[in-house]
Amino acid sequence: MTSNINCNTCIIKSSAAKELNSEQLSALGKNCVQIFFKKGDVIFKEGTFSVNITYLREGVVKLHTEGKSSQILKITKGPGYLGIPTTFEEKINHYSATALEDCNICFIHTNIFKSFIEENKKFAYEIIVELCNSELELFQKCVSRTKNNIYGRLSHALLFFSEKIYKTDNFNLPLSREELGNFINTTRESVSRVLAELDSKKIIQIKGRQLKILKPEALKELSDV
Amino acid sequence: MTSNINCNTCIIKSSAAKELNSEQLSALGKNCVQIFFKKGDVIFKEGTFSVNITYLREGVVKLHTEGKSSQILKITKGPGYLGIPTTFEEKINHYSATALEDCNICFIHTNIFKSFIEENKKFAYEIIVELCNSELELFQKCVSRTKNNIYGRLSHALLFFSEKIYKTDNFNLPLSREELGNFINTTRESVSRVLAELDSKKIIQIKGRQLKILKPEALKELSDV
DNA sequence: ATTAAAAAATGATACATATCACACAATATG
DNA sequence: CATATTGTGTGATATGTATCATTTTTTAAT
Repeated sequence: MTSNINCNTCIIKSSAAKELNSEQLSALGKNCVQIFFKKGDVIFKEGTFSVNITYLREGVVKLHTEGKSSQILKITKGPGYLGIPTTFEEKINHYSATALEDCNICFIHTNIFKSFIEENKKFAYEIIVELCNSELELFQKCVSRTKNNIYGRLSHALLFFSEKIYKTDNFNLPLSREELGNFINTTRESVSRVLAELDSKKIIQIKGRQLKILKPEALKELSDV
Repeated sequence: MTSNINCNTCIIKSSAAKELNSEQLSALGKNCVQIFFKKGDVIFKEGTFSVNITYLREGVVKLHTEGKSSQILKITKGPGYLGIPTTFEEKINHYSATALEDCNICFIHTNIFKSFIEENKKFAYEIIVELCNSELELFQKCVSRTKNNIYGRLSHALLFFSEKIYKTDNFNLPLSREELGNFINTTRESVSRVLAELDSKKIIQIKGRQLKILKPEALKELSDV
């Protein structure tokens, strides 16, 4: 399902788009379509040519590499941009994006995005802020991925879903055991085992993908070394 | 050793600074000092308050976390910016920087840097390009750090030094065994062992820090899975 | 030079985690 | 509904790498 949109009246603008004047917003609306993706849908694929900046209005998306040793690089909840780095200068997507929950995504022509950067200082400024934050986040992730053991990494991931994505301690995991493994760099078997152990210790309660976090403090302790 | 500089005549400007007009370059010169760092000197330290954007004119720098499980996040050769993400919005350095070779570094007031972004679209544009590239690089690193084994990661690191930093296959390693371990996420013992084995297989020749790469193809093969 | 201190090499062992194998459950497909 | 397909749990085993212990080499200090 795709629909044209009116960016002037949009209430989930990015910090950058908030800096655009009404004329620019109209131009944006003409160079932008909103597309709905169902949970599980592929949004864009590693290796393909990219001509749009994608703005995740609402929903949850994973950015990941393909292949047998597929790796989940980032899971992000809207609103926010997906993969500016990939689209901006180079034109090939360096990773894939898949919807983990139903999503509404705006596809913005790279050209108009670039023209805003060149026309509007404040817009550019906000994009820079966004990129800086996202790079710092990546550094964090890079560090935590390698200095925690599986218990720590999995605990961290569960807290991430609970606190950052679903904002509740009782939710359905958006990933299979195998995908969880790809997210925290381990195998599906190890994920199963650790989940089972956390369950038996009454730190969590897990049944299939249904997760209830009983002792968030215990997870917190496991996850920070 | 610190000296004022004339940015108008500087010949190792960043792509961004190339977009500045002569008036802006004069302003830059007044808000900027160049400082020389000897090999081993600390440039800035994790946790400290940062008020400058740092531009590495020449030399080699490592960005790293502190503490017993210190981790080297990135090794970079000038010219190029160091740690814009840290300095830009937030004001606390998220990691430390140390010179691996003698360096000349410009310390630029964050304020003038920001004002250029707001005054000069092309400057902002180039900074965005820079940030995008650096984020993509980080993604790469994140992936390769976790899907290669120690042989692969070390081979990759050796090729990195040879190809990207020193541009020769015969050079002195800028890192101790322990630091190499921090760079590729392993222990000093494992680094020793793998270096010894690569040496015994005549893929490299290592004596102390003196490294000669005999079979770069063999390293290449080991490093890409 | 002589000694002290730090860095590196190397062997033995321990341990976390991957891999393999299979049973079982859940979900899709005709 | 039966059957295939995919996902999951769990035990047994293998393996890479960390850790510990000791020796050797290199570097720095007196």
